[in-house]
Amino acid sequence: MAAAAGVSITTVSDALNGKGRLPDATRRHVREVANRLGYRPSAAARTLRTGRSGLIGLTVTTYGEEPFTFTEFAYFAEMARAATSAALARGYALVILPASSRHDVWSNVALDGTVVIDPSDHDPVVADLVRQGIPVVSDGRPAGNLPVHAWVDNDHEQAVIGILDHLAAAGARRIGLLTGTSTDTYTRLSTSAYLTWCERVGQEPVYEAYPAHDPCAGAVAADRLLARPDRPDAVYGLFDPNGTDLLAAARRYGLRVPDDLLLVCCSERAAYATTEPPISTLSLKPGRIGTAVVQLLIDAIEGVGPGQPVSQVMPTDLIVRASSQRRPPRTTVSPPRTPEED
Amino acid sequence: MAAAAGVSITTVSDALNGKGRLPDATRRHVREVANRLGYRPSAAARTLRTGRSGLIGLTVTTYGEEPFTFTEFAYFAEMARAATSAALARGYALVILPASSRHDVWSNVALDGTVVIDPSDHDPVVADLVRQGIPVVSDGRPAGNLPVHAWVDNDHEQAVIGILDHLAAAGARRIGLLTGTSTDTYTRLSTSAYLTWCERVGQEPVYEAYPAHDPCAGAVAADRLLARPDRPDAVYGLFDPNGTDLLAAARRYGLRVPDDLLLVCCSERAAYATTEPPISTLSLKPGRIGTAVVQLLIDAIEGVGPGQPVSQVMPTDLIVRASSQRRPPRTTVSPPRTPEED
DNA sequence: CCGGCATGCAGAAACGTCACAGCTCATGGC
DNA sequence: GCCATGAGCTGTGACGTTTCTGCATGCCGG
Repeated sequence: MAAAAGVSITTVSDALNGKGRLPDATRRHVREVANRLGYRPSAAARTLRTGRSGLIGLTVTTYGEEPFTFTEFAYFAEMARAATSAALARGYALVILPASSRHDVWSNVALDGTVVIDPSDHDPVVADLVRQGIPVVSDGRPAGNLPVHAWVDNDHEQAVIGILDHLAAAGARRIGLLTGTSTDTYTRLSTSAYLTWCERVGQEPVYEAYPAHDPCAGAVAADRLLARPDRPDAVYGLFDPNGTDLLAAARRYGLRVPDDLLLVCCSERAAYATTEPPISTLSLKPGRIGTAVVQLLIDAIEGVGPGQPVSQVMPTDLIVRASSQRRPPRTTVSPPRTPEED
Repeated sequence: MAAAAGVSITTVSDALNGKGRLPDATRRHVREVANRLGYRPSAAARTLRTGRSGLIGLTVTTYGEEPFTFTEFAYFAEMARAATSAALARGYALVILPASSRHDVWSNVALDGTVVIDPSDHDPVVADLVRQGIPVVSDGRPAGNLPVHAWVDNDHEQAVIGILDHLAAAGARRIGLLTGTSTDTYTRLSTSAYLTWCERVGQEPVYEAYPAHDPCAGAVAADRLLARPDRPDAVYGLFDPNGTDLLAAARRYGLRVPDDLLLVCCSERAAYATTEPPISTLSLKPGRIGTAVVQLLIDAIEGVGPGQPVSQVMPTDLIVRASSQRRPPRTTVSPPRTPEED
């Protein structure tokens, strides 16, 4: 390449990177020759030399053997889309690397930093990354004392309080909760916010907990909740499938939604807009989270922003549909496919 | 590192890679020291030296400004999941790189090969990659004469014929088609298969075409199709949203599904299982495609398999639901969340 | 005519790895 | 006693960049 253009290697590098003291004529000439030869600087060599790969990891902590947790797939898909978008906009590419993947894959790719979704208590991979000085930003408060560089999470307490207030305003007298048995932060914060709210308004808590990763336990728990003697007249489900679970359980008990039972669940599923009746959902706005996480990560990589760990709490969106309104505002036919705005 | 273990650089390399002539004692010693120091061989240096990065690209040809096409999102999500899985199983990591992304991102990452989803006629990026000798495998027959190393696609003709036969068997007398105006292979093959079938059985073709990337045109086209004087009594929609579009249009014209109108559409949406009535869909089995594409790509990278271009045609799956059966087999309550197999 | 100073470029080192050739000892056969 | 053999290790590039230093050259003021 350098020979073809009749200049030195240094000049080629300078011309292509816009550095050094070169007259425009030389720069143009070098670029023109490079173009003609189809020459591309070697990414590997550049990475070796500069210590920057332009790659950031997207790590999913997996429970099963599959690389993605399907329970939160709609969340993950949207989050990954936004993260990819944000990374590309700043000149980085995203590599999907489940925490459970073979060790050799991890050590074979040079990462400038990584995003960790929902890190578990003492994830060995994350700890390893941090020890190597690679910036790590997590989606979700890091459990344990994982020393991540920054994290982004939703304001789960505020979200739960908002929903409970909304249900109470719609006429609910006794609000139940469908929650999980695991000790992750999301479940813990949400449940404790529920209990606090109950205490504040003087309602006896009514809840059922089940192992959230078990795809069948949810339906059983929903059934249990509606079978109780102190059956609630409104339920909030913390997990994505709870909406359909609760709807099915309500049908089995002959309960009409929303007349006999108000329903809200936390989910990104678009399908909840078209169930019978449409179910109100709490959106965690995964797109916003994904973008924020990547911005923080790249800031950390590039050394801009504060040297301190940053934590960013993002609001959620309560999408009110027929299932949580006693007097639904005339059921109009919704226009075909209104693109979801963000 | 070499100094810490009291051996030479070469010995470290050999010990860690299981090469050379070293007694087990030395190997163990080196590994132990490496472990203690938290030493990891530099991926960048290895890539530079060996010419292999262990990275493969997943390229989406985009139409709009966003990195993913939302119209086929369920397809893409599942395909990407399977592809990631397959790549990891063989020690490769996946990088998501929209064809439209900034040029500097493309040149900043060393790819051993790349998967292209639905390459457009003369994609400059793909052509560029091939010219550089990087293996490219495409999901979908490459349009034009893009010189990819291999491709995988569904058997679209067979799929259409299967659906039309199914609808005819269910009692349809005049089957309509909702198709696209673009010239991509999927649309072309499917439409011509429809026309051929019509000719064979002696039915006058009844179809409407619309620009598939326009999120609103579909509803209009569905309406147009059902407003025709020669209104079909069954419709197959080639695109993901057609199911709901057609269902809405049918309601507007007071047509009952499946009694007055049989419906099938091509989609991966799980939501079609719970519409009223549930809509029969043609699944392209994106998981299978993603896996196959990655296997072919890695084979090409590693030089196994034939040196010739390979083309692999995969079967589709017709999921028959109430919308395409005149006599639905008693509407049972489906069990809660049956995990999709495959 | 000479020192100072830009300008335009080239040389060389370094990044960390791997492949190859080679070097130094024992050991053993004859 | 000496060569052949092989085991166990080391030294030396080379991969293709970037970056730092430095060499010419030309121009200017004095």
